[in-house]
Amino acid sequence: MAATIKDVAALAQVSVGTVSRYLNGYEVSETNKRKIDEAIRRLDFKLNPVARSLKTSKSMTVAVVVPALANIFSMSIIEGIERHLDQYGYSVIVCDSQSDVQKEKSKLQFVKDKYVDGVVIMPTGSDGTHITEVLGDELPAVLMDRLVEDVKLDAVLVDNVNAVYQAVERLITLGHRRIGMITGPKDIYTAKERQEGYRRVFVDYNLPIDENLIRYGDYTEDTGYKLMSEFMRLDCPPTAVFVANYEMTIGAIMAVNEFGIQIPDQLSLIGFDQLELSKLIKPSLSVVVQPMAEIGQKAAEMLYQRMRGNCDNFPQVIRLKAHFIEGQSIKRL
Amino acid sequence: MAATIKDVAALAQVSVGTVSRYLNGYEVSETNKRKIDEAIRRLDFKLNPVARSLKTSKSMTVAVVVPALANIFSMSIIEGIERHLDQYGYSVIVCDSQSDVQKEKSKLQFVKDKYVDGVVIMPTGSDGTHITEVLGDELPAVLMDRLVEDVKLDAVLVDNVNAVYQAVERLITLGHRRIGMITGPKDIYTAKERQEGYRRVFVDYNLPIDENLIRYGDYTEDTGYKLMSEFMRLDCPPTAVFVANYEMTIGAIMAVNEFGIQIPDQLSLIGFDQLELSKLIKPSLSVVVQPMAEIGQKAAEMLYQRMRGNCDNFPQVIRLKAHFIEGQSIKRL
DNA sequence: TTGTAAGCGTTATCAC
DNA sequence: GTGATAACGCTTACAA
Repeated sequence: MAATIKDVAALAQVSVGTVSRYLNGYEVSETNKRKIDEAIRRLDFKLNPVARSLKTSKSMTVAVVVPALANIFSMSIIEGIERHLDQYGYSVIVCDSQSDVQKEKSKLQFVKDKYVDGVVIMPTGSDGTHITEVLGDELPAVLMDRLVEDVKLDAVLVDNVNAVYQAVERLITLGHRRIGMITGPKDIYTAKERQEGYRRVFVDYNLPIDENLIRYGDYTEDTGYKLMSEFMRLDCPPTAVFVANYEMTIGAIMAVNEFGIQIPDQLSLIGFDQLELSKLIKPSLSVVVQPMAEIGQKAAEMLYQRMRGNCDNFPQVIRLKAHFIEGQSIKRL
Repeated sequence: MAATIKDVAALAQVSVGTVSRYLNGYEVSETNKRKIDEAIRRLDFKLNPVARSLKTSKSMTVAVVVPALANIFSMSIIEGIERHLDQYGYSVIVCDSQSDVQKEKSKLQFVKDKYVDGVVIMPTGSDGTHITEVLGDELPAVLMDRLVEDVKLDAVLVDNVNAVYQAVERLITLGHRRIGMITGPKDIYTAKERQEGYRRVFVDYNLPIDENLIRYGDYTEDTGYKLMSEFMRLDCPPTAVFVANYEMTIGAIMAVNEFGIQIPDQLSLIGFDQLELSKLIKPSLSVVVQPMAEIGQKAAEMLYQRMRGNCDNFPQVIRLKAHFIEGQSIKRL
């Protein structure tokens, strides 16, 4: 069996209280320090975090709940979180809500019941009452990527509006007017924001918006493919298309390839989220990229502050910049 | 404060023992069942897993340690693991070893000290003494993707040899002889296996192996780019190139694009691991794809069996098939 | 079946 | 500073 604090105390000939205090950084006499150190070494003693948790009600564990684990966006963020929290001794539990609000709720309940010290959520769905309902306001939590209704929590977001604005504006200055947009579900925050960026350019430039050129997908490769195909089949197809997330960008490119459309000669295209794509595809794709690692890092830092009891200006919303990177997939009309 | 089992016992007017037994599935009289259920409901009682862990020495948590979190391979596997273990009530802690053996060791120590019930490792480096050293043989562990020396553990692997064999053989039947290979570090298991597949074809077909056409990268995009560029600059460049992992495939494609090489007219190319690529790139890339989700699922299942104490034919090695998917990136010479 | 009580390995509150 | 000791919330003999 593993050695306990009692064994250490016995071997060092001090009380368990003294050992515990030493372990927790309180003052202990030099002599005892030495004796305890020696005993710990000889017994290869490791403090039992479970027992500690029982007393302190701190598990040194946080949970990250995302709509899907197997995509670059989630994982880059999780990597950022893990890396940041590692230094403080926290471990990170990952939960896949599978874009299902019910599942999200049960996962949240699950980790709460497991006594995690905090949770960071990339919420699925538009409404977040179930989040507050489960988490209460005891358990520190921070939202990322998306805001949801009826939730008062810290959040780390990306300035989608401006990033998209920039990209679409560029198309306009290149002379495009029929600009298609493949965006996400109407009830998802980021989709709304990205659409807002698109619309704002048109308004600012005094151009009419053709609602027929705004198509709503569900952020999957399939709908990206489908909606891009729809555009291609239009009597008067758009001269440029902006796709509002990564998976749909993939689908859209597949459609473009299948239709044999030449980019950028027959169609200007702007994608989302993966710089890699820009380098892989010929001609290089223009993309809006989000600072994924930074999202994770900021969310982790925020959560850490809250877990330490720092309640300064709650709820706080951090907005990170996304960037438009121009490749050779767009051209002047 | 949250209700405890004592509160439930008091309200239901039974002993804590009875409540505990009921909670753990032992027989309890119908009357008491009802009374306890009622009390649990009224108090919104949740069993405290920390206290339970302290008694049972089971944390219902497993750790997954990978060389990098933010890549498709790791993520897909982790998703598979999380999904599979979820049904049994386990949560999954993720750890990034950053391809650093020291870090891997300390992460392993960290999760062991946290009393996880099991760990699945995608080991970094070629030697695994530090793994056994830290884990001992108490803590169930399963390896995945790679085998390492001096470690006797269950493992879930992919049949790299045959998958690569198939791909390279196809090139040979198409008439190629000067087939370049961009492979991984000499000390990494999968790289060795993939190279073995390549060599075996040549041997089986009685063809000479040109060592100059086998280049060793380190599984990063950068070396994929660099090594492919080297091939392009050769006086007599290969007519076909096989790239042995995903990141290097990306790099290789970037180099090809940059050199303006026409695929497959000037060069036949086979990549690795991402079916997506095959659909995205024009002409569609031929690839060897691994069953990632299945790796995770199998690893999880194995670990679960071990955690339950099932020690049948330990150590067990499961080998999954990878598949060669032919696209339009290779042509008859 | 049920109640009682002794832990599990810590931390924290006392007196000293 | 230090030692004794009572929790923390649960599981599990043991007895009844």
